Amino acid sequence: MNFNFKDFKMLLVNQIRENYSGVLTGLQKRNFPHVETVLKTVIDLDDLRKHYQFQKDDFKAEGNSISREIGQLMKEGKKEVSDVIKVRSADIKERIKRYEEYNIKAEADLKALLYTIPNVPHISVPAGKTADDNEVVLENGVIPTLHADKLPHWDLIKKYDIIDFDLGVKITGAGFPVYKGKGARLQRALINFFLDEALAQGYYEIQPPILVNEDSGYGTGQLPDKEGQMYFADADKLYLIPTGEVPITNIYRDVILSESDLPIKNVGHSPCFRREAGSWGAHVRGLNRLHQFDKVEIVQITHPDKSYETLESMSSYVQGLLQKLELPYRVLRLCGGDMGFTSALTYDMEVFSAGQERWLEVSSVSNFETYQSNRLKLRFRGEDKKIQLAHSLNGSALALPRIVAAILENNQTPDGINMPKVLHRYLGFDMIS
RNA sequence: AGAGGAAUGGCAGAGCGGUCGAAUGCGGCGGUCUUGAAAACCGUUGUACCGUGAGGUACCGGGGGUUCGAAUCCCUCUUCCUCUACCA
Repeated sequence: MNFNFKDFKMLLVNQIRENYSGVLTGLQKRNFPHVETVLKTVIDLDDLRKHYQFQKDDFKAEGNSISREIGQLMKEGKKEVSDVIKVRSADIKERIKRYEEYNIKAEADLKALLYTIPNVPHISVPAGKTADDNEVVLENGVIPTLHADKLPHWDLIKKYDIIDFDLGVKITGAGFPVYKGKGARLQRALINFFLDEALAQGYYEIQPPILVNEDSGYGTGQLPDKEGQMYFADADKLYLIPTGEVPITNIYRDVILSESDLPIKNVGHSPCFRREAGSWGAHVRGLNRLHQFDKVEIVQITHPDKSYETLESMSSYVQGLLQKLELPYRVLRLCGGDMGFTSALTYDMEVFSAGQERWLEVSSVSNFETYQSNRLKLRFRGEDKKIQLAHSLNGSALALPRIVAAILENNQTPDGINMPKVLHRYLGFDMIS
């Protein structure tokens, strides 16, 4: 690692100390096991760490003073005296070394434990264990009534020869489809549409690297422990990004912004790679779950007072896209058990895909509060000159494959598949037939 | 990929074994002067941890070593520059 995580502010510890009951009930909402034991251990380890640091610093101060003394004596030519003092220095060095080791150990233990603690959910997050406990915030749009011989998208793409899974298997493996002809053009049209919409809303366009180093993985919270989800290029120790969030948010790792820079609004298109180990089954046919897919991601860095307001605006923005694409959707507030590790509050947007008669998640919009910025050391200098952690947020706007699936399924007719009006000028055609 | 050079505070750039957290310039902030502005002048200007405080400790790309003492010496990794080779 090049980035120095050693001195990252132990914000979590302070949060736990200052708001013990809040953190406790929050983590309980996530069904985080052995909460009380873990929190108590955190505080104990932190106390231990402080104790050792105090001892270590004390001995170091003494060592420094001896060195200064020797320097002075050497200058005066009193070599014999300095030789005597050097003996004392050797003893101090021994102590420094010992307490330094204790301190490093305590800090490493503490950090390892802190890395296992997920973000504390926002007060509005419902308790719950699984996706069934998510709260439906709203539903919008008309669910189309299709003819009896409607098809799911995995049949439609074969019928019109626009996306080829078998070819992907030949070239790479399962979950790496080849988009062809109007399928490829639909994909490209959607990417351009999403980017243009974001630009119109004041977002700044980024094209990030799609391989990232270990530091970046830690910064946004994919590491440690989620290695299994990411492809890893062993020869160079680089991870293929599971989402554009990783590189786009890591732009601000170890950065002190000024308050006037906020809010930062970035948008970027990137392919995303997910190993999805062990998550295959009948319900993930076709485009529903892939190893490689495209996504346009929006990321914001905001003042802590503004992040929830921003979350709502990002949610509305994503809903606006779905409305323009004429897709029926609903918005879920995720329950504690279904939320991502790093999030404080997450809205999922799901579209109804009428061919398979299922809701498909197409976007996830989250506020991470200071969880990521603490790891990233992403701070800003306020009007009052004080430095504090910023809040980070992101959302898919949008993930391509399921949008494609829903467009194909919902707009199918016996004569072909109608394209949403808003895409016509991007596509250069209005129907796939 | 081979050969050589380099990495210092927001930027530029000194320092190459002892009081250096670091000269100097620019920039930033505060002030004097001015009707206002510019110029000039004066002051100030990194981050984190420990400590109620005084204060202490750490950081000169990352890690390790030599030494009583390292920005300075050694090893190693990373990155950048120049030349050569190769290549979208």
